[in-house]
Amino acid sequence: MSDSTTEASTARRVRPDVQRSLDALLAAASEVFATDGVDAPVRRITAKAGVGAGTLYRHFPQRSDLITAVFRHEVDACAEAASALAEQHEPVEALERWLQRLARFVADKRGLKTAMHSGDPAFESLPAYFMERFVPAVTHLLESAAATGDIRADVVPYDLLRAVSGIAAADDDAYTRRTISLLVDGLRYGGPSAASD
Amino acid sequence: MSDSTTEASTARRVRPDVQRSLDALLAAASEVFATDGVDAPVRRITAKAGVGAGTLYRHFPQRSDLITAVFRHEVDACAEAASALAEQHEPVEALERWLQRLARFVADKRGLKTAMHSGDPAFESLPAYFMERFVPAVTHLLESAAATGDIRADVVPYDLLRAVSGIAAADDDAYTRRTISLLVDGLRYGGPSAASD
Amino acid sequence: MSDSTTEASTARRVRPDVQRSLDALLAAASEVFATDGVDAPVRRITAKAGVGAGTLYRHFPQRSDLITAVFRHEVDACAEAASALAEQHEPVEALERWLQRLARFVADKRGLKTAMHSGDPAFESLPAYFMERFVPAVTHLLESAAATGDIRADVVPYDLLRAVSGIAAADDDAYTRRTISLLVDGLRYGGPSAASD
Amino acid sequence: MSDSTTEASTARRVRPDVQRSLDALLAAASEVFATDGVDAPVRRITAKAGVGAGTLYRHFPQRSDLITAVFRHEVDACAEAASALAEQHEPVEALERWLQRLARFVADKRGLKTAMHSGDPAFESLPAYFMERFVPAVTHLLESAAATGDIRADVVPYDLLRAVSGIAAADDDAYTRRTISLLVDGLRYGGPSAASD
DNA sequence: GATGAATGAGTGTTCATTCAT
DNA sequence: GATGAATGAACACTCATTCAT
Repeated sequence: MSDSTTEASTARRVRPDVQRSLDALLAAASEVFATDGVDAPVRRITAKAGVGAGTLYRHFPQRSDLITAVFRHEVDACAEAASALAEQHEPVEALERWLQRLARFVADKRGLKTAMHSGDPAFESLPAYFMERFVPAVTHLLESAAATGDIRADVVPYDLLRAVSGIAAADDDAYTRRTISLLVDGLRYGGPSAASD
Repeated sequence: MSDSTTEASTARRVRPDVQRSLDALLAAASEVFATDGVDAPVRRITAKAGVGAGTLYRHFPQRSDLITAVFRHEVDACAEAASALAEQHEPVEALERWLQRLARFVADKRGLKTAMHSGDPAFESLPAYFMERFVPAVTHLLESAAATGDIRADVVPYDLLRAVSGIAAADDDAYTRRTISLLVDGLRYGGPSAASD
Repeated sequence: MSDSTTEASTARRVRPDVQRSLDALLAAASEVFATDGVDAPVRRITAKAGVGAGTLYRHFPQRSDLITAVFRHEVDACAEAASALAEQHEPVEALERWLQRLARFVADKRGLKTAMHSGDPAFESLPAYFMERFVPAVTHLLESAAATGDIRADVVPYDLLRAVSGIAAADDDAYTRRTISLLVDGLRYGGPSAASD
Repeated sequence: MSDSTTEASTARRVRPDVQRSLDALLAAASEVFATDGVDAPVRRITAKAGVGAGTLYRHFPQRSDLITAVFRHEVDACAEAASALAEQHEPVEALERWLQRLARFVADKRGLKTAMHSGDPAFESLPAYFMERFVPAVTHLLESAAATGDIRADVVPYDLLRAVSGIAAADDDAYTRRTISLLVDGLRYGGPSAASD
């Protein structure tokens, strides 16, 4: 089968160079945001991405467009990591690793806190997206671990996400790591109501 | 206390207009930092303080000088509030009110988090100053409350400060208030080892 | 007339889609120039024309190429209007209507004044083209009107064109309309030397 | 008498460096606007004025502020030239020289035509200012010339200003000069109602 | 030939910092 | 010491032009 079949199947084919620009921009912005915050100069992002300023503005007319795109992109990556970890590790191990991964995500996004509290409607949808993607991910991990009897079965996924977010926001990697381990230990050995609020 | 007396009596007496400029700048910067973050335009601060830009730079050649001055100034104010509250309220009440006050302080300083993690040596001393001033303050409040038998006696002041900081960093006023109350209730009724790390 | 026939029959026949692009570009540029001036963004023109930017540059490598093409195109349209009006109206009526039409043309081209005085050689030929097309047109209208005895016979076509241009440049539609009427009345009733310079 | 007396007499004394900046900016802008139009890059103006960009924005926050300032400044200069010419020349000579001066002013301001017709309220007051300053100037010149019997006494100043504006807008120096001379000759020898509209 | 994505120089504008007054 | 005008580097953003598709 020829290329055209492939083209036809995806309607308007995304031109490869366009995709390359998008990918490079998202990757560059992700790094720069983590390093210098979301107010970093646009030029630093375009330089790292190897594209011109106009390319950035074509795809992300507003700075908030880029910020939210990066946020969603990384939420997706983190959520997808849950499946990968579930396949590679025993349930509890997968759960703990993913919570550590989540903590890293939250810590990296600390620069967004201010922006998200600015009241800018561009960021309104982000918290919902966070939960929409992570609740199913953690739910699945919890159920798998509970199914083997390794952890209790009454943990509320939302509470767990919030707890990890709070811990990670403390911005002390060692503390975060220790505390999440403690938390998982708690899930493992605690009584049936220990993790509820 | 005695230091300031020495300063006033010897050395170069601080001229009243200079003091006025300093006070106005600290007050203005405090407000502006809370409202617009620590990266707010200098002009906004000088305008609010009613002084020229040159005056600000004379007293605070680096921006970080102003930031740390405001930080220390407000740490001092918060620490001093402990004594005032201790005089006006019963021990436990004073303790809780002060922890709420501390939480407000931490929440207001959220904008500093990024700066403090920038590695800039100008900010290195701030966490130590935080503890240096607050540990004695909270220690005194804890001891008073423990002396009356209203709370347990084995609370580690440092842990309590850190816990409140973490809670306040969640940036949800209602949550913070509720949780601090809960914490104090825990102190009041908990067993002898509950508050330790 | 015969030229266009020759063009069509020999040489490289203009492909229909090419002609469509050219027409669309000229029409779009004409509108945009009138609305936003000759310095309007290229994108606005290509968007209105429904073509890509590359297409514009293929046909008009320099911006001045597009400007002069639009200018000539509209000079042609205005000149051709003279014949049409001559067929539909009595001679003097046709003359006056055409002069009003000419005034509108001049007023619409006001944005070109600056460009034409910029010394850019690309625009050097435009005034000559203006006269080359309009002198015959107005000459014919004047002769028809003079032949019936409705207006004097000694009007210098060039002077009349220049006078109307000057009046129209005043950029006051009502004033222009009034004054052209007055001018035509003058032609109608004036003595044998009134319209000469 | 000391400096302070001088200072006191003019209330808040304009600092010499500020005045220098203002003068340089107005002069530079005037030249640049004449050369490149009112949309010329800000940098060209500041470079010619020898000041930083910030200085321009301090004094003229909006571009229209600079444009109107230049306009008024030059209207003033032209209006003041009337008195100077009246002192140096015979009445009719002064009148003609000033009308030529006015024609140059109008021709130089051709770039403003588009801006003034843009509907921007910033430019609304300019035509009124034009008349407010020039009507008295030309009135005085006309009266002086009429008093000696050199020209007729019934010329409407406003009409004369408008006529010269129209002539100058033709943007052909030789034509303008010739026609203004002709106009003044007309004033000199014409009958009592010839110059009225 | 047509398209429109990419480029990157150019421009307006802000704002930290200096320094003449 | 205080003031605030001036500086100019830095930045966001636009848009003419090129060129891969």
